[in-house]
Amino acid sequence: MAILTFSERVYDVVRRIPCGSVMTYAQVARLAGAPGAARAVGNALNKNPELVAMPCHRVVRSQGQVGGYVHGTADKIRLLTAEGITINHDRIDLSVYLYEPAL
DNA sequence: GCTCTGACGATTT
DNA sequence: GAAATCGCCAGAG
Repeated sequence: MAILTFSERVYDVVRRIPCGSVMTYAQVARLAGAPGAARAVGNALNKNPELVAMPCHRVVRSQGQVGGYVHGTADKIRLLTAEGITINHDRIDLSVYLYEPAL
């Protein structure tokens, strides 16, 4: 087993997010093994070397705000909407689209 | 090994 | 509800 770094684990978690659902940075950090490292998650995604294989647009903030994106928030919202996610005033209804993996 | 940065979180004003 | 502040952690210089 190779020693995966925090970033590698983040990539693995984000890659599991199903289409039509979203996850928060805090939750991704938690699954990555570093609860509270939401900033580190955003940092990893920002430099992500596998952007094409990473649905990072499905990762949003804790309060439902889309957060940031390499192409810009507007494009991120457009991608989410294209997956069937409804966004109200730049906000996502986490009560409906938040993906909760089996514990 | 130290310092700065950053697509964040939660609390307070 | 929005803005400001502090705290959090990992990566890069």
